[in-house]
Amino acid sequence: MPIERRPLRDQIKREVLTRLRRGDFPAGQNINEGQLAGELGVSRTPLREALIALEIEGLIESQPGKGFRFAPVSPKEYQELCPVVAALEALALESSDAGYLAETAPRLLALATEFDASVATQAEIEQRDDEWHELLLGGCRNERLMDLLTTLKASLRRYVHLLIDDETEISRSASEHRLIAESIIAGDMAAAVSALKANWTSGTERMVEKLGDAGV
Amino acid sequence: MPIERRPLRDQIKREVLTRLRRGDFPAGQNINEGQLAGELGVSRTPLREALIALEIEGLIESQPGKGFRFAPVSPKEYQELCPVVAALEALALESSDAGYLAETAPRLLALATEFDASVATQAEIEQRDDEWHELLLGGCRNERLMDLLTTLKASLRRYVHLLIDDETEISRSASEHRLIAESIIAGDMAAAVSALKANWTSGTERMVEKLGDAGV
DNA sequence: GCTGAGTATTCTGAATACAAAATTCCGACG
DNA sequence: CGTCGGAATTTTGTATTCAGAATACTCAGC
Repeated sequence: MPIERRPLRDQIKREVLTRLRRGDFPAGQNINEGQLAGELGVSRTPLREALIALEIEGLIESQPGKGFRFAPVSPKEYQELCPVVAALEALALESSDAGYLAETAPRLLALATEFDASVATQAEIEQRDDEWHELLLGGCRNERLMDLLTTLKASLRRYVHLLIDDETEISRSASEHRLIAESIIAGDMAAAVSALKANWTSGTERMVEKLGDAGV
Repeated sequence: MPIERRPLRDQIKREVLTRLRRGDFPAGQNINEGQLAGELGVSRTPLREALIALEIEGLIESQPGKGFRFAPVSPKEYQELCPVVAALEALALESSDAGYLAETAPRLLALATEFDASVATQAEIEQRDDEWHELLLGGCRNERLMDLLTTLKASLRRYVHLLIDDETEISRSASEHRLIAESIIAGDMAAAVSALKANWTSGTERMVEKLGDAGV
């Protein structure tokens, strides 16, 4: 039994990520290293290492002399990130194992339909959407690509919860998912890929509006 | 005049990157923090911060308790990275400013033609190729995308120099560049995008062969 | 009451210190 | 001659310390 031994910086990074996802840290808030290190029960050294890793991944920013802060949200970032994720998920789908897709598509369709009907909390909705995309792309064997997608989506997640408070967004997303699944079942990969891209780009205008309203 | 003040970790990262590009560090070699810190005249703390940043970017690996090592090269990584870069450069080209492209295409064509004729050292060839792609995508205003491409290409660069020792590779690359430029001039962006993708994928099989030969 | 200089405090960035784990060295034993 | 065990050494991972920059505070002066 290989006992898991992970460096402290990794555990810290994971913990900060989960807290970020929980919404514990307001976007744009600057980070007091001493305080946060104290809360986590570690010294500043591994905490800073974790923060630097998160900075490279785009979730944290730093200014020389001023320290770190959680990256603020902006329409610009969302607009930049969405097409990148869309392109990479499209690539992942294109390079997926055909057998896996054939096998999985029916479940994807079922999940999308069921999702449409169910009423759930915001957190559940986010999780369901994540799981659906995870299942969709589970046949992609390009590890580097999947890792990249994971980190990019972590940046996007901060925006998604701004978007899906709307009932219409949920049903729109569900119908887009159905379209993707149906295209795969029909064997039309080109249609599936473009439907997937549409799924990522469809929310952009509304998001930009909302962020504009929020005065961010 | 804003005086530039960069954190030590950034300068270290830059220095390690240039040394990597020069080929000072054999791929797979593990890193002695104390020794490297001494060479650079800094303490281990900012050096480790730089190494962690490079690890996230994929140029360095780490094993718990064993420290860092420069990421080894492998056919797998090359095969995984190439389509990702291809997809992202394609996206960058698609989302480029049309005016910029119209203005730049003739120069791109000229450079590609001239490149074909010139004989140069390996380093020059690499640099020319980089500059050509940089010019091609200079009209893309998606900063996040361009940053991502920069880091991914840094990982790829370690492979390129294995590939371009061959005379035929050079002329093939030049003709691919010409095709891209000509497609843009003709206004056929779809053709330009697919030619760009071809430019990135064309070397894959040969690379895999060579890496296999090298016994890596 | 506001402003602004000057001081005190806090915080970051970097160096150093330390404990634990990994590696190397070396000799005994088969 | 190889190899196994164990001490000696190196190296990593984390904590602590320190210097300097940034921020907050105080209190004249207007």
